Amino acid sequence: MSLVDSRPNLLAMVDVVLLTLKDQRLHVALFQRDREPFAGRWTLPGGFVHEDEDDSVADTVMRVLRQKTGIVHPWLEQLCVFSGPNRDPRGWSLSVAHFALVPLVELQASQDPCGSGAMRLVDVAEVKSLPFDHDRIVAEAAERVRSKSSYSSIAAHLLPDEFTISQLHGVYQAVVGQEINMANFRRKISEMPLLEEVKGKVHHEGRMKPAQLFRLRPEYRRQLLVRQRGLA
Amino acid sequence: MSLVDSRPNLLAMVDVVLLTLKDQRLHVALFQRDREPFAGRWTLPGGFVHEDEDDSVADTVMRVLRQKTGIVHPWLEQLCVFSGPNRDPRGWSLSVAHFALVPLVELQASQDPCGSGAMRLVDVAEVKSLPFDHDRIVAEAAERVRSKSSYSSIAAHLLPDEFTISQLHGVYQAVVGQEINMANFRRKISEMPLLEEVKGKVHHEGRMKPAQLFRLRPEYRRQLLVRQRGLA
DNA sequence: TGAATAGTGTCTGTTAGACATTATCCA
DNA sequence: TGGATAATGTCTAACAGACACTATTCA
Repeated sequence: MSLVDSRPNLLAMVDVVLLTLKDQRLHVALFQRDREPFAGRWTLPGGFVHEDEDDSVADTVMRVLRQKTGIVHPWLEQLCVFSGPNRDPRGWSLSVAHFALVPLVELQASQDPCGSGAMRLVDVAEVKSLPFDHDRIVAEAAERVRSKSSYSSIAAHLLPDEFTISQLHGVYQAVVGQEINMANFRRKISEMPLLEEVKGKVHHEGRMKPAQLFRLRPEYRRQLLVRQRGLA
Repeated sequence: MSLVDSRPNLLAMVDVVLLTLKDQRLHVALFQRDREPFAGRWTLPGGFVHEDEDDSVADTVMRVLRQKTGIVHPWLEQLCVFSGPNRDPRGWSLSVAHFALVPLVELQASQDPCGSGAMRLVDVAEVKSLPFDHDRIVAEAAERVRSKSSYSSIAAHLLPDEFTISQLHGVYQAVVGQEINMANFRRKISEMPLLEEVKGKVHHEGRMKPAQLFRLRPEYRRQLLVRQRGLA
């Protein structure tokens, strides 16, 4: 069996479900394709593995994100592999799907500078009829984030570096899709070693009582805090 | 950008961490390689994606397992992708790692009939110095199974179709690696809809009181039961 | 002071874990 | 009958969820 025989025409690629929170709803970033197949249609950002540039599929994803959005350090996780002869009209393909979480402000800030094609944010609940099998990939990613949110600190990466407990509460409610009692959420969050106060800084909005700002403790900025008995 | 330029020499493959329980310890099945690279060395079973035969990477895995062990219907899950220019001396490679769970009896029964090379069962805690990055793949798989066992029914797939609560208890203890109170385990398992009695059948061993045999309810034979608050 | 949000205190039902007890088999 | 395992019952501390309450800001 020669090497060439073993993989004559296989396409190795990555696709990224770039998620953010907008209007208290989980949204996915879609990009307009500038070439065939499906030119002009909105799809997930993705691209082929470049063996000369990339040292791993994670590198491929970072390169794609950098080129299409300018985003450099998102929360990034591998989701799973989608593969088969029919998912891409160009041939048998294998796509390593990832999901990335970024705060909305970062996405808006980095969108224009690069100007590489139009981007759109779509509520994940309203995603449908995307080319390839991107519908399924989005659904899987949303479900993964929802499920991990119920027992880990993952959803905090949808907020900017500094945020109030109320904002974090809102994010969790939005992602898991159900009401969470504020008082109990507050207690559980503060019993965990997850957050630290940003001393002397408060968030002031409208004419209400200002709220203390918090940030993730350094040890959880690149790694999840996983609770045994859940956050919600 | 032509298609050929985008993936000139990429190797797309799968590797399988085939796990079973032996002597109350999690073991992985290793196979002796019959060709270069690393001929004669013990590694995970794996193989290249065959676009003409396989409709997905899951098909590739099933084909590899069937050819090397005769096993047809194991519990099978995708683990994650390992990739890079250096993990395989043949070039830039992308391996979709999977793990499979089978009862020991099934592994022993199906091993000889095919006779395709020697197989060895190694305690996952003692795996070291495997070729490629197979050490890491085994460690990841073991950790995944351990972690999922603490809140799901996954470990039941390490037992034959019919088993006693004691045996299930033993499996869980072995996989999560810590003592689990038998009385509480019994209560939690029976409060779940996971098992059904095999009416009239008991397991008789030694001169002790015989134990009732159970099996997974049909709905959980191909799907996990996930408990909110854990099994252990 | 009233409206709105920030933040705290308390009660209660559920459950995980520890452990005692009973049941059933065979030599 | 005694030894071994199977299976059940009971107590307690911890905790999730519900909700009442206080605090602080600005118009």
